[in-house]
Amino acid sequence: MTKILLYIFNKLRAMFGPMGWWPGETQIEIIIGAILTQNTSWSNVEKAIANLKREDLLSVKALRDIGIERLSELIRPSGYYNQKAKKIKHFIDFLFSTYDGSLNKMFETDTLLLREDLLRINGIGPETADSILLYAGERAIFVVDAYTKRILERHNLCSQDAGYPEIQALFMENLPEDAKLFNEYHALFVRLGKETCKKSQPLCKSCPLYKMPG
DNA sequence: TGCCAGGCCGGGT
DNA sequence: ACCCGGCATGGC
Repeated sequence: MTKILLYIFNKLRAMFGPMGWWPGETQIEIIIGAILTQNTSWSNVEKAIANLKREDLLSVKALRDIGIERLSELIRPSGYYNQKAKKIKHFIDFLFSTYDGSLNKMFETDTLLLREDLLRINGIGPETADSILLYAGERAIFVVDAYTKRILERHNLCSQDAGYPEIQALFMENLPEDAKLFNEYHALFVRLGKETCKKSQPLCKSCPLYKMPG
């Protein structure tokens, strides 16, 4: 399995080049982006992020002090805006109650312990927690998303009913523990999923993974 | 026009 | 332990 996973990575890397992800300039921006993109296209998230940036709200303190009504209005373009405003507040509450509002302190915590803590926050599930750990914290945690599952499924690398932990283990037990590698790998999956492995369009020859060894 | 997008929660079986 | 409805905007 290690061999095929590395084959896929090299193939995608050769096709798309280095991704240099995540589109976010600061840790807090990445974290907010991870929440806002839940079941939502990134283009909508960008509008919401732009609103927050324009109002100078992309800081831990500003997000603590803003009223939830105004917050939800600003993130409206990202959809589910009432839910997501609560989720952002829940994360900020956690950050202040546990780490005195310091992301640096938060990221000093052992990776797996922090993951458990993040998962206890209402509104943060496995993908969001792992995105925070990988992209904001640069931890070697593999992020599984809808693209990942669809691509694996389409190439018969996982079963239809495979769950999050199973798919995550597939990568983490068969690849070197390397945050940069996991970062690039996931980013390449997103790129592929958007461009040539869309849901509406079944497997085609133009897919770089159309032919695989073994 | 209807369908879909980088999930997650809560209530019901 | 699963299953399902709800949440909501913008792009094609």
